[in-house]
Amino acid sequence: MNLKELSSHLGLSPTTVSRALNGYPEVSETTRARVLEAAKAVGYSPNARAQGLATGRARAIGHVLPMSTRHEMVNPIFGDFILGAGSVYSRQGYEVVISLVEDTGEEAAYRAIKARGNVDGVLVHGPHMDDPRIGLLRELQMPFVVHGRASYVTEDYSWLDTNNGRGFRRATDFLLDLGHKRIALVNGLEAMDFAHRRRAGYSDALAARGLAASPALMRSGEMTEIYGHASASEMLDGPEPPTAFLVASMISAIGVRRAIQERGLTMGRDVSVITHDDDLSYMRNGIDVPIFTATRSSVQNAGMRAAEMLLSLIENPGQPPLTELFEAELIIGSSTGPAPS
Amino acid sequence: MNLKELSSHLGLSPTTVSRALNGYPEVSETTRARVLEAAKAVGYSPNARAQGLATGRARAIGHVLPMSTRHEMVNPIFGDFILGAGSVYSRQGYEVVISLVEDTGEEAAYRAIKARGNVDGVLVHGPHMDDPRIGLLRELQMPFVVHGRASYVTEDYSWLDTNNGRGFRRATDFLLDLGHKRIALVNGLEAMDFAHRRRAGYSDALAARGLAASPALMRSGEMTEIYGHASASEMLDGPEPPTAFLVASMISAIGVRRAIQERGLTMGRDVSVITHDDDLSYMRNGIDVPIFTATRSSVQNAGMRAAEMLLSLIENPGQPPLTELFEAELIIGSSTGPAPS
DNA sequence: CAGATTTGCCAAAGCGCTTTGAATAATCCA
DNA sequence: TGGATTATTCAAAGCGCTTTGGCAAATCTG
Repeated sequence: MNLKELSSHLGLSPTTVSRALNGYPEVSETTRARVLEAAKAVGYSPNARAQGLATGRARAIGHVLPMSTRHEMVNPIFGDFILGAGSVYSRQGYEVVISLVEDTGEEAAYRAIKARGNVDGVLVHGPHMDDPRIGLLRELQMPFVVHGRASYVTEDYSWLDTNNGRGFRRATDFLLDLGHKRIALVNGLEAMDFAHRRRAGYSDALAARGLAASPALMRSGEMTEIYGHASASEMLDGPEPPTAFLVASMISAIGVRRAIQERGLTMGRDVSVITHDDDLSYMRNGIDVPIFTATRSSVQNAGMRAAEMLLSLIENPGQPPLTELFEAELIIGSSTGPAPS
Repeated sequence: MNLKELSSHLGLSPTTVSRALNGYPEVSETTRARVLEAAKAVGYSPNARAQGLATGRARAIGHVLPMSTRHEMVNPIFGDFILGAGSVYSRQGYEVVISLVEDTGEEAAYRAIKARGNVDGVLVHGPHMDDPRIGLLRELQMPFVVHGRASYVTEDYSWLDTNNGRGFRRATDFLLDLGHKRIALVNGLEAMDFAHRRRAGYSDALAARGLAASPALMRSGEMTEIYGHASASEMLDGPEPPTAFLVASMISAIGVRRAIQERGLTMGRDVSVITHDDDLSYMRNGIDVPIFTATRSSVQNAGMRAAEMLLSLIENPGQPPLTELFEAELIIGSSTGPAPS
């Protein structure tokens, strides 16, 4: 059933039916009611392509996932982010289009997205420190919001980020206050901006107490369980094992915990662990009592807020860039304790 | 830059340019080369909406995620599934549209998806035993593939599933062979078809040895870490604690492990654990040596294969339904051992 | 070499919607 | 009551593409 059929069925012109459905005032309330009822009765929904072609608006948001051929994984936080964002989109009648884009030819991919015209804006995931996508999207005049920031990009752009630097600085301070001296950092991929900021927070806290960050106690990699386990195992078996770990994600922290336990050590007594906790729905950090001491920031909330920002940018063009910084709370669990003497 | 502009720029008609770009034979190879080159030079990509409107094809696949208001989570395996499926789609020039659909009014949502016409087919996630979506999509004549099956649906439809029944039966047999008698099942939500089949496999194996499945040793719920921990804690603290657990996912198995360790028990010696392992990219079950004994079936492969099936269905209409059953391999890790005497 | 094919291109219609501009009917005000 | 408003409705154009049906020019036939 299309507009023409519906309108002839009603004995009206397509014009009138279209206006009735879209809430324009140039149609009497009685006909509007009649149209709405008939539309519901026959299950009419406008064809999105035709509507998009006519209005120039797609009512869809693009989420572009960089798919490195090297790293055959999708970020585990993506599911929760999209759940948050999606709940906002669907409330406003938008859909989500996901594009997997190879790192090579990224520029062409974004240009094509613009030209294809099936999204009104894009949400940029996983920004690097000098991310070329930001300049590109600006040039293309495509509304966008970055989840995270790009430290080396000086132009203005819209972003939503967690204060990763401060979070990791506070977490490091907390461990230092407990008397820990050899604190290991099991970081995310340091090509990513968030990981870079976390490392800076960690180093700054150490430096403030006259300690230097030792390369032997720092790792960078994709935040898998295996990676957490391998990194912690290596360091624990090393010459100067750390007494505490600062870990980039719950998933890696579980690997770290496994390494600790395999060695007959007890987490929270022999070795302390603080992790960042994205509050993933399938991996909550305890119910009442947190399992891990953690810097917590809900990625689902981030998704919701980022989506709201992007929709606002789309629906009010010409608006200056929007930015928002979430503070991570430091929650105390049982994975930390005083440094063993 | 649109077709008209490109064609006038080339001194050709839109017809010829369109044909040149789409590989039709009614255009000389010299002009075709000229057109392709110019298109690349100016970065021309056809407008997807207009193309879709003209051809009646959207070149996009819908993935519909049921979003229960009760369960505020997205399935943790979704990310990997979409990664597998997406790699196939993008190779063939398709995009992914994700719709979050509330349980209530699911039928209207699917009808709208059909009417909106922005996808050529849909991939159905998380089928229930008597899933109404299957009949609905058939009726709507919308190509679809179900990831999983719906036991109570008798019509023919396309699906791709893992042999969950056999997998769990074999896993249970393995534990029985090790002398375990009190084997607990920490299952997924039993409204889901896959969980239902797993339970059947488990019960059948017990029954074959003259054992009855005891409700005290069975749990059903969303596969979070917390759920695994809570279920195992309860049962281990119960009057007749199990000596082995059969768990629905790695994530829940990690919770089970935590419960075991909290009680000073050793996994693989005091208590055995077998889990289903979806081979998630961020949560691999060990590198060389598996951590958990597991029934393994890669969800990323499932995504790839399901996508191929769906595209085949779309591109060759009138084809009979396609089905495919993956066998789960049983891999032996160090989380299982003989029943303690 | 005349007629029949084939080759290479184009004009125009159509996909399903929105929106501009115009027309008619209803209502108002002096 | 009659001209001016206002309230409703409609016809037609246009969004950017594909595709049908022609039409010349070039190439084949016998």
